Amino acid sequence: MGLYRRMFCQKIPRDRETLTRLLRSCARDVTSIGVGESLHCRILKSGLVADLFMQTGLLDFYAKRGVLVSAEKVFEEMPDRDVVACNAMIAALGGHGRTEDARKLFDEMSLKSSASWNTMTTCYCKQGDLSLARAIFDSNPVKDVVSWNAMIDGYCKAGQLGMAEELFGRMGSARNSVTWNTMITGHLQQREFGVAISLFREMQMEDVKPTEVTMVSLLSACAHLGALSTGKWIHAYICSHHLNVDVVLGNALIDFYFKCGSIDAALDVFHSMPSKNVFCWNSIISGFGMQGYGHKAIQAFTEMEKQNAFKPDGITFVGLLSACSHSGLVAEGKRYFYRMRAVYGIVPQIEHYGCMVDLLGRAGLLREALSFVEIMEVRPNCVVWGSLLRACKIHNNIEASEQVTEQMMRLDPRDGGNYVFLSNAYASARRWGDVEVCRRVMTANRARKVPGCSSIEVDNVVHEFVVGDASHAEFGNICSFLAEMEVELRSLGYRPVTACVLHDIEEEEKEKAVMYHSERIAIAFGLMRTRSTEPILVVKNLRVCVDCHEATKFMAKMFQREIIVRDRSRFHHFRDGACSCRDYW
DNA sequence: CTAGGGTTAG
Repeated sequence: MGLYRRMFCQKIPRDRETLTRLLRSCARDVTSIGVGESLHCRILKSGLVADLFMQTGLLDFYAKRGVLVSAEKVFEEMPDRDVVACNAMIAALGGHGRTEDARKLFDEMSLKSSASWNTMTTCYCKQGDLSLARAIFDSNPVKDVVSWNAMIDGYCKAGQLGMAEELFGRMGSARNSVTWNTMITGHLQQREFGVAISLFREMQMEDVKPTEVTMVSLLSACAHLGALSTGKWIHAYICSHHLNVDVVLGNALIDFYFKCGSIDAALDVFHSMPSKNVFCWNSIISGFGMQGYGHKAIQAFTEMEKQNAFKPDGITFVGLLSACSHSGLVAEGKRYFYRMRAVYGIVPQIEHYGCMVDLLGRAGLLREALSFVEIMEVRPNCVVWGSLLRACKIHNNIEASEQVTEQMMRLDPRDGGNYVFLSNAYASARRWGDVEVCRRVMTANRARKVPGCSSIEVDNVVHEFVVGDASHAEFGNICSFLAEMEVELRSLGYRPVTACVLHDIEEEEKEKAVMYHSERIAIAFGLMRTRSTEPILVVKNLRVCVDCHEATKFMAKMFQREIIVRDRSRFHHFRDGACSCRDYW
């Protein structure tokens, strides 16, 4: 596109063929709306008679850039409309939710190509009408691999993986890389990250070559799982097979390395990228933030501004503000919150308010956090109330806790996390009667708490431990190891933090042997099964509790291992008896 | 002309 743009600036091309090619490249380039429009003007002014190809090029350009009115105008003024032009128009209408108009045009076509049927299938899929999509798919007399892939993707996006799998199975050897990528992404969207990775292994066994798209999905799966060595293997594969690291793949690599705690590797990828976009900068900013490097996040933001290449967006500020929050940078956070609207014209969304409430609350400014909730232009949600509840807890302000919890229960009475939190607040105040009431209300409302779950990758296999689940083959050994370890931890000075004994009130009934929180089991498993000097990386779906946080510090000291825990909100790097979060989390 | 990819507050 760059080349075309330069050509265009230097000299106005006159011939039809060049103009058409320019238009086509504009259709592919998201930033080219202006270039394409002026091309159209030149064509009109030059008196050149547009042929079918040029008209279709114009139509497609406007369709892809979202200017449906112009696309329709071009289409209406076309004296002859071939199949390609009609297909482009159908796709444009479908992309704007005008499925009925698309269908009308489709039905009027006397001659339909495979692409016509496929486009129509996709229109219905986008609208979420899977049965109509399936009807078109079934009556398509010229089914090709695109037809199957379009239908499979429709099922995946609708969350109907069973239907997708059924078609996938029937395709047999007709599956191409897009088919596999679609299924991998489908499982990713259902958060079945392990399945996504095993599908890739199957794909390799069937000798289908993975593409850049495959790698992006796999890296995302590895990032979620904290599967560092699997992801590193994928990175090596990308390099050895000379896959093209474009902005999307580069960003996937950056995000993957950050989410696995490998900051330097993430930065290496970032600096090696010839071109970046706002996604990459956002990943860097939020990456630093979740590692607890607030100042580096600010530095990255400043650098982004200085280079003046990309305008920060709402997501940039979510990263920046949460970075300030994790590092306790109150003044900076406030400053950026106000600048975001004043300087960048970005209207704060609930996420931004959430960051601010969290920032103020955690820094001990409960009153200010409360007033922030009052001035918010949007209704607070569970996350905002949750941050506030945490702030109340820090201040041991039970009355405020009760009020906030009441608000939360009103929003979602089935969310067990709220009850656990309030119950803990009561427990720390030794108000056992209220703890009991809390438990009864929770049972009465049939609320469920999301069970704690931690995973660790050992020898390229991700092991998952859910609290209270003893089904892992090594479970017995891990528990005896933990019990032995506890004696030594105590001799080093570890004392269990009893205030969060009721962290899992549901778990109380269970055997004492399965009372360990999942992260402790995962860390113990890592200590047992790995002998290297590599750090241990554990990923947890909830926040770590104070007791596990304390215990892990002592474990890191005792075994002289770096233990990295990525919890729901940030990273903890435990080294030699201390944590990188400096107990601020 | 038609199928598959990335960042987001607790």
